[in-house]
Amino acid sequence: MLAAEKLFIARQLHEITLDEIAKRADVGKGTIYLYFADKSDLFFQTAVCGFDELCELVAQSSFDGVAFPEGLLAVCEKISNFFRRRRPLFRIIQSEGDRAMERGGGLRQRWVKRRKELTAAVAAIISRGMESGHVRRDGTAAVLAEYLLGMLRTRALELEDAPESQRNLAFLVDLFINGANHKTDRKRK
Amino acid sequence: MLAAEKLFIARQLHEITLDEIAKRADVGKGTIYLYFADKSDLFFQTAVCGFDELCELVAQSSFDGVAFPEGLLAVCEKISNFFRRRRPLFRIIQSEGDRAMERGGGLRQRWVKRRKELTAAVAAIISRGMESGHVRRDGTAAVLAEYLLGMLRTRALELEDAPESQRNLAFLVDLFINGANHKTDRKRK
Amino acid sequence: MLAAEKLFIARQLHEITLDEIAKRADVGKGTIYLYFADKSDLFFQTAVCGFDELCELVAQSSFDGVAFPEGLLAVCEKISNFFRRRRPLFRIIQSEGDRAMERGGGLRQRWVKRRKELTAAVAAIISRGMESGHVRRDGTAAVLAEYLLGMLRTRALELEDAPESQRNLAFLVDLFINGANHKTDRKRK
Amino acid sequence: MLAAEKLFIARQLHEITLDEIAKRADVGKGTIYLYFADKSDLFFQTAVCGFDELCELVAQSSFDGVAFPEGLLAVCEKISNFFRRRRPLFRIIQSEGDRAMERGGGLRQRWVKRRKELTAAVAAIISRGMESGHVRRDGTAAVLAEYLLGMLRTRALELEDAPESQRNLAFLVDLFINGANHKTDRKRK
DNA sequence: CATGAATGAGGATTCATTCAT
DNA sequence: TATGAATGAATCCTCATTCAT
Repeated sequence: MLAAEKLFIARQLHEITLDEIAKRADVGKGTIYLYFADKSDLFFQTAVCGFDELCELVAQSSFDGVAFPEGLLAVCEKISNFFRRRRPLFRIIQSEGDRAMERGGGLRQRWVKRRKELTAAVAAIISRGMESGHVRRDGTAAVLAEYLLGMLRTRALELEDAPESQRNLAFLVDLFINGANHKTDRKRK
Repeated sequence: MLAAEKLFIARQLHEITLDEIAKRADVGKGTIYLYFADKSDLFFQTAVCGFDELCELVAQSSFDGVAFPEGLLAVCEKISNFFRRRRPLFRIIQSEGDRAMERGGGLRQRWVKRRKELTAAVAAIISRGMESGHVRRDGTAAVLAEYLLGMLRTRALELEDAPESQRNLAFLVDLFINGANHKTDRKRK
Repeated sequence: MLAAEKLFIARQLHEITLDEIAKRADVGKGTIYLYFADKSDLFFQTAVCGFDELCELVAQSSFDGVAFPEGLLAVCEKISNFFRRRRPLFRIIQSEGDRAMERGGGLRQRWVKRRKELTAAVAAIISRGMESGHVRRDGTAAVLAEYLLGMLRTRALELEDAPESQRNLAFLVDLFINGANHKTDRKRK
Repeated sequence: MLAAEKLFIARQLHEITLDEIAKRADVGKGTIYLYFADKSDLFFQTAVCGFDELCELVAQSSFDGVAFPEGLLAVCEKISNFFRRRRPLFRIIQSEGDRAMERGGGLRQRWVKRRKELTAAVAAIISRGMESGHVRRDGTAAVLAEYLLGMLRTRALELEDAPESQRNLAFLVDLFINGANHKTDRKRK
């Protein structure tokens, strides 16, 4: 799976041959079929497995006794780090994602579940913010969480090459919380 | 190109055969090669062409004499509509995007250029907002534009199935401008 | 199909590669797939097609005004000649026959139908023999036909290498009609 | 070998994997290679071995003091029973038979030898019939034996599904001996 | 002796591309 | 200019066979 993941960095699923994966993983081609039903299964196992890891990471986080903005920043950092470490994985998840999934049986379940769990974990933080009066209530926590994840995604993929100063995670969180509007009392970073 | 775009709706580039495209377009397979260098070229012509359209749309927009938030909402609406009408196109752009591009010669140039133009068009609006004192200045307009586009993307793809009330575009723009924080004087929608 | 049939002479269906067939037929491998759904289809088309030919041959035969033994000999000669000319075909029919057929859709129908037609054609001759009082009536014409075909088969395959005197078709027919018992008044051939 | 033989019931040699055979035999796959040179060897050992059994059975039979027709019927019964019990074996022998054999070294010898022995055993009975004046002499005993075996084969394979009344073994033997012709003095069954 | 994980040669099938008409 | 039949390179997957344990 590691070998596969590495190859996914540069190319789409369908551009990668099993011969390559086998060579990279330094195993025989047949060996792969001992552990994965087919090429597609290898891919989804890899992807879902990575997702599981992230979900656990986020879900495990305990933000008790931490102020809302700090908690949010902390979770964003976790996600962001994970994105950085396993960017290739998310490239695929992104591009093959839902579609290829369509026929996937049990894996699809797990995938969709994980996707929801991730959103839920972030939404939970946001909910706490709502309760503590930090967060506006005219939108559901889930939708806010999606937008935040969308911004993290943008940062990871679109701003890949931007100078660090512009990729600043704290800025992203601040933007999410305070918005793009001008405030006279904004604290400069 | 229209035929190709339609087929892109449901499947990845590599899942679509030229036979299908030819049949759908009601031309001979050979004919395609009279107008496109190869399959990849057909795809990128299609994608870039769609992008061009969107860029022009956004660039042409004149927001003189319109307040910043309204202007922003207006441009978001344009983009959003375009997304809706040509969602399949963006699916591919998204998934095949940069990668397949890598060897593309002149097309790649045009693609990256258009991508920048779109960001620039949105960034221009935001810049005007900065000048008029509506927008914070501790981030570049380009980065803010990317985040906004990221949110629009999230709305188009992730919130595809969410109830209209939660996909509300005005809410998205308001969130972008005012942030997720609680304000006592927020106007409820 | 001719190329395929020739290759079938020496080997089983699964021992023959499409590369070989293509090379023999002097066409590209892909071309085969323009006319046959898959390897199995190629095989059955070939087989059924050959069978059709034989059936027509037998069915067309008119034996009006011919005495029963002569008629029977005539039809056996037809079948036998066909066997000789297209022995390879019957090798396959024999060995792959029913089994591989199991999933075959429409072809299977046609196959079984032809098989029955062949038996029926022979059974018809035998029935006429029953009517004319030449043939015993304590067995169905169909069963007698099967046994006769079985003998022809034995002659074609098992006695392949036997000296002509022993493969004599007239002897086979005589054996079928008069049996192996000793008759004082048997006419020697 | 028993496990292998059972699997041969439903499928061709090449459709059966060693994994299956090993699983069915409840031994490790490697173990098979301790006792058989390769897959082909396993098959032929199985087939030849079965054949040996049948040959012995037939050869051992002593028909001294038994009238010719009764003796013939008895041996046919033996063969027929063996066919019934080990039909799968004969399916393979039939279909893979001579061909796959071609490269087989010592096994081929044994196979051909056994084939001849079987024919010889039947031919012996027929020879005795010739001597006792029961059987016509215008054909070799061997050829008559082949035809009789061919009829048994037809009965076993083609008339597999026919109603018992039509598969009647006594009828087969009577047909072989007396032929299909009408006799006024035929005893009805 | 027994095992079964690992192997990789081999084969069916697909599909972008060409080119004679 | 338009066509689509023909092509064969490319790739997934199977399975007989080996060999370290």
